[in-house]
Amino acid sequence: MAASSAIATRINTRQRVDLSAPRKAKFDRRLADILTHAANVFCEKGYEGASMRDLARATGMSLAGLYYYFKSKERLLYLIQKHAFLSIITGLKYRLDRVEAPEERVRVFVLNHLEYFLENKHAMKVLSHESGVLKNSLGAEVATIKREYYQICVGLLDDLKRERKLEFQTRLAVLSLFGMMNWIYTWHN
Amino acid sequence: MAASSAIATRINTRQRVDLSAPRKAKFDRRLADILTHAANVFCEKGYEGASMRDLARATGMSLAGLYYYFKSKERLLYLIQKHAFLSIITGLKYRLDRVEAPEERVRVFVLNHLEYFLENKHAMKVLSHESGVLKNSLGAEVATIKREYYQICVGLLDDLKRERKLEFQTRLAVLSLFGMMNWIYTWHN
DNA sequence: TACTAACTCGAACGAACGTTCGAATGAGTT
DNA sequence: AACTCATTCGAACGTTCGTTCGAGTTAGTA
Repeated sequence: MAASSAIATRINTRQRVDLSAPRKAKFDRRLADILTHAANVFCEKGYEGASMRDLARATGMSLAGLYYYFKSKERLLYLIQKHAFLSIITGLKYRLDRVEAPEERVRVFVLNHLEYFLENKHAMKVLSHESGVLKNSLGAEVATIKREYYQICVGLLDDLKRERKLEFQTRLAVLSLFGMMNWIYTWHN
Repeated sequence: MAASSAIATRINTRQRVDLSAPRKAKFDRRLADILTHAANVFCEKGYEGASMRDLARATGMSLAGLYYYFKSKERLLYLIQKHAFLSIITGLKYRLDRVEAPEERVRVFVLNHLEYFLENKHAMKVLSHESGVLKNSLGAEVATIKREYYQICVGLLDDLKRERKLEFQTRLAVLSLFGMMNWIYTWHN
């Protein structure tokens, strides 16, 4: 037990530890590929409605093979949601870094959100439709990232409010904004 | 086979056929009670995530006992959705019958929708969150009722448009309206 | 009080579920 | 060629799922 090697640790926890860079890159690419296919399946059948055998069929892997990349179905959903949120936030920060004007920055926020939405409809549906499925620490971690995204939006609107000396409840405005943006996918038939 | 009685027919199809009025009323009350409890469970755990054993616990009945009132889990979801939609439409028609002015009629529509929403949050969430789960004839039947509700709204907006000589795309206006109304439950924390 | 039909349930069914395991394969290093 | 570790998979595990069945109980009717 005390002599457990790094690889043993990895096998038990499914945490990569000591792989060479190209190895790790390959692993990550494959995992990202699986996440995309899994998001499609979850989007179509729902998280609870989709079986691991559905995922195996969609990815072309064996049932057991999947478990080399994540240690449970629950953790797979966590990876999908975390990856999607972090992608949106990363893209957003990159774009915000080269825009100064408050109004333009709000525009950038909306544009970034909708663009990601249209390019990743499946993952986005999993984000909104399966929100609240994850419990305990996994759910809490996703909720934290989500809150960060939310807070960025609050900051942008507050900046605009200050510059233009506008009067509105920021919290309400943010909720309305998200409401409008997310209802677009209802129209997408 | 050819001699199968009405009761035999009923047992096989779970269709009530020849009960006296008070009997039938009691059956319907009990069923409505089950639908309410089931809507709560589906709301909390999702349709796929909720088990028949969860429903048995929530209703205080035995697992087998439930099947006296509906013949499958799928049909239970169908009954919930159908019942909810028909309730909204019935209430709406009743109210519309005593209002003439087009603008006031649109107001009545929104009021009726939100009121039902607030009084039946659980059933309403099942309606929106589990929309599209039902397949084939059951799904088609629910979709038809949903379309009727949608068409009533279209008619109301068209009337208003005509009276006020307004210019807007009715279809888009209806979708926006539903979007706004349904996002209220995102705010309800 | 006996009869009948509505109603309820414990116990079980086969199927499908998420997950694991040990063995086989593949690729990179010495 | 021999070795090592990353990667894959067939086959099975125990559990939970939706559903059924036959027997039991309750409540109106004659």
